Amino acid sequence: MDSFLKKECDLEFFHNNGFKRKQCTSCGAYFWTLDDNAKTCGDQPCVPFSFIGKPLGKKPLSLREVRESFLSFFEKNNHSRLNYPVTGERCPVVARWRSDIYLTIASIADFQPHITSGNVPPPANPLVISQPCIRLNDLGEVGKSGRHLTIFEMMGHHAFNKNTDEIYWKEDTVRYCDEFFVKNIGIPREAITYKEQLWDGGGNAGPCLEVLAGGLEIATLVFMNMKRDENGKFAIKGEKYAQNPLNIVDTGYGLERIAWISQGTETVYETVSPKIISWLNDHTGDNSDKVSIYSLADHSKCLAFMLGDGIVPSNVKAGYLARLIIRRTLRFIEKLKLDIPLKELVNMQLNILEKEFPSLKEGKYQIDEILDIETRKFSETLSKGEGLVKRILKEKETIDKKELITLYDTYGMPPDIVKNIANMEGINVEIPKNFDSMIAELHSHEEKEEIKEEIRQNLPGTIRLYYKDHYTKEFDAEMMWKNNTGNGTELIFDKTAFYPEGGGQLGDIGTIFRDDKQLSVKKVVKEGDAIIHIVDGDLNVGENVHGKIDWERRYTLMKHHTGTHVLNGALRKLLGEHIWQAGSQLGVNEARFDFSHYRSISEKERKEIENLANQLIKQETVVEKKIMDRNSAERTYGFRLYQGGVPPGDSIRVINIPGIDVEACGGTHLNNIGEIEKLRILKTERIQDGVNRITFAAGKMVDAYQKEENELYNKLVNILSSTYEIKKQKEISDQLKEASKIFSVPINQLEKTIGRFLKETGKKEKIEVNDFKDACSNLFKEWKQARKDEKKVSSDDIENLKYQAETIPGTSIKVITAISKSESTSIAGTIIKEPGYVVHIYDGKKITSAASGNIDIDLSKEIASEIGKILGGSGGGKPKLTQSGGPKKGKIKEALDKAKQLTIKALN
RNA sequence: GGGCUUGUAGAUCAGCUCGGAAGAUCGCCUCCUUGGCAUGGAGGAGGCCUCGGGUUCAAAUCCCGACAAGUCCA
Repeated sequence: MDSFLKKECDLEFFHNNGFKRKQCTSCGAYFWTLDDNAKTCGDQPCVPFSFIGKPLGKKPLSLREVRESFLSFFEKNNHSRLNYPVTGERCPVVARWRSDIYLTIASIADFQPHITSGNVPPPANPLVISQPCIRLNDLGEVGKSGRHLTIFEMMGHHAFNKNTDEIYWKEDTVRYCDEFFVKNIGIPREAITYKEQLWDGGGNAGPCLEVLAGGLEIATLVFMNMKRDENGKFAIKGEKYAQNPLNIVDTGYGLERIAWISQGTETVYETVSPKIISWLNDHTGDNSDKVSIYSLADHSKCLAFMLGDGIVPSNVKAGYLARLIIRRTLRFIEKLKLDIPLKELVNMQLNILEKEFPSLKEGKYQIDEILDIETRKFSETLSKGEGLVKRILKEKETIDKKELITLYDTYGMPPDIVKNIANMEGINVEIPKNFDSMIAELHSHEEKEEIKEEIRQNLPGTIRLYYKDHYTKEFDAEMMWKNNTGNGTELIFDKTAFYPEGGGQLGDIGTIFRDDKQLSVKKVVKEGDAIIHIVDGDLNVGENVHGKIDWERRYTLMKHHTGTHVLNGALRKLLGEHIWQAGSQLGVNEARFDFSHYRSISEKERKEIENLANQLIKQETVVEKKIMDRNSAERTYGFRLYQGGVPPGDSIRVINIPGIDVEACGGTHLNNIGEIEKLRILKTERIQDGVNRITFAAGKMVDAYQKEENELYNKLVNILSSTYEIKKQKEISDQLKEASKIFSVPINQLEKTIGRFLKETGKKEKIEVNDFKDACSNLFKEWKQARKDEKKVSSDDIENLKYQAETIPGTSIKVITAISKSESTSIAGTIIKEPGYVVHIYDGKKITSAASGNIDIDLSKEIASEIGKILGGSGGGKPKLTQSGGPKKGKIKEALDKAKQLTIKALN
């Protein structure tokens, strides 16, 4: 490895400028320096910071000055500054184009995976950017170490070389770096050390040089030329790597660190957020708690970016990370006893950042609302948790490791808060030192296996007619390939209009004609470039066929698909820019659209969304479908395009509904949104915290649902008509929803429930009610009353029963056997409050047997099950209160007689 | 994406292990105590035990499913 690095890092630049290669006496790494006496590599922890109070560089620089200096330096040296007008000239901190990471962790992340893999040309070459990044790996160090940040800007100049020196490679990279630091920033060359390292990350690897000054790493120059490959010959950290098709110059310059080194402040935080820190110092009661102050300065900026770039807090994915930071921030506010809502703090950051990152503040209204909601939620969680902790303490007087873990993992109570609560109760709780690793251990065996689908090679590619014209209904084609399986035959043609399953859209079905033969297409799937039709029947390769898709079905699917795009646009207009597709499923009967939003959709909002979507449809906007190269598509429309994930390849299909929505989408779409006709929201639900789902229908399917709903309504009205005279018919769908609320059952259970309630209420005189909803609420009230009446025991009944009582000869105990109308357990329970009674009462469902407290008898042992058996069942209970029953209702008299006999026998 | 947890009175929860009259505390209402308030005392109202289905003579309790909520991790 050393020899590999020695060869890779042996640069003319070093030799020409008098640099010497040395080995660090502390860590053993090799480094290049001008200092003949240097012994250590110049990195932490081998050397301490030397620039605190003694800044390096010409003069103190602000973040903005460093950024501008860097970008313009490389611009002068023929690099292009990236420009994404829609997204505010940058990629967001949430890595929406990546499936493997949630946050943008480095400038190169913007170009992974498709550009770094060589599949897509870079937007410019070479280029220079400054990318805001978020890293939460060292969250625990933030505020403490003086140098760790969750949010920082990584400045990078990147060159993507097909051949090593196509653009530039190591020599020029180091030369640029040297010139920038020495001439522009003014760090003396003697103060700069280049340390040799091996870099790996994101499936790539290569040699790298860490650039160090004053004990601080201020840049990393990575020469990414390898990629992970099982058959590769380079082994790094147990993984094998092979040559990458591209040689990529991946540099990362720490904007904040460079500014810090030029200012020499106590910590990096004073350089990054001087205003916030001085404000915090002025407003806290305890400005000795530097860690909290620094953390707040950092976290509030992190939140400004996270929320400004549209992350919605949630319990999963990137949203969870946002919530994590929000809760940490709230706790620091609490710790410093600051009398300020979290949103005010974040607003201060938004105002500071507004000039350089104007897009962040655009969602201010939503950010405020999100932070208020999150603040409330956290305090609810904590106060619930507090109650829980107090209850545990009351019972056990201590909290052990296991409970500490449960409290955190299940109820979200951080252990130190638990400790504080216990302290207030005068109880000490030990937090295990390895608490974090205990939690990690708990979750360690949750790895799931990834199922990789084998793709068959050498399948003939299929021309996709459905992309040429989304309205292609019939076509002629030639059979290219077939494969008989147990479940139908797989066919591939030279071209097809059948759309395969994918992108949330169902595949087409239809018919293949060959002379007089007709084969029905059951399923269509995509495998590589091939479109496979699964049919019942058989054909031969080389035959010419005619295909016809089930157009009516497909047309509905297209309405649903274009409908989701319109809906997406409507949601964004009404709720805000944080709305982002989180998945979708298009069916024939209905379509689902999942999206990020921090609240559930209210009834009022549902109507507004539906109305707006329908208004948009009436505008009859033409849908633009075009294939664009990726870079110009991104530049024109921004990352909004990637609602349904990022398609591979250098050209993408863009579905643009001007003024409403634009997405990269591989599905089939209408030519004009007017063809949707109408859209109706059937259901809104919250499928996760932070994610909502709308189920809707479009076009003819709306009528189908309307019809179904009307039928249900009429059926229910008919059922109710035995007791209720409904005067008015109001909006049916609202009425059904109200009814579903009244009975707390889903709409499809209403028929059953209303039937049951009517039956259990018993017949009443016919009542006139205003509308359906009133009939339901009246029925519910009546039913409640009936239930109560059933349990109510009238004193007359009791007296009657006592009157019937027989005294058991030789004792003063009275025994009662009877059949009653009201609930037997209530009656029996009432009678035995008085001493001297044994009762057996049947109420139509069961026999309750009970004995007064002063009588020495155990009914549960033999009597209850004995009389239950007579009825074909069994019985049991507590010694002095039992229930028995069974299906043979005709034998009640026999059972009661037996009960009396057994009671008398038992008491003699 | 995965794990864990919870749905019982207006609120906070017990009961569920091991099936057999639905409970506590606060809050609410009425009356008593007091000049009034705080307090104290007596009584009362308020539960489809989230919703389906299954097992059983019997389900808040056991099993399956749905819906809702909380929380942790990647």
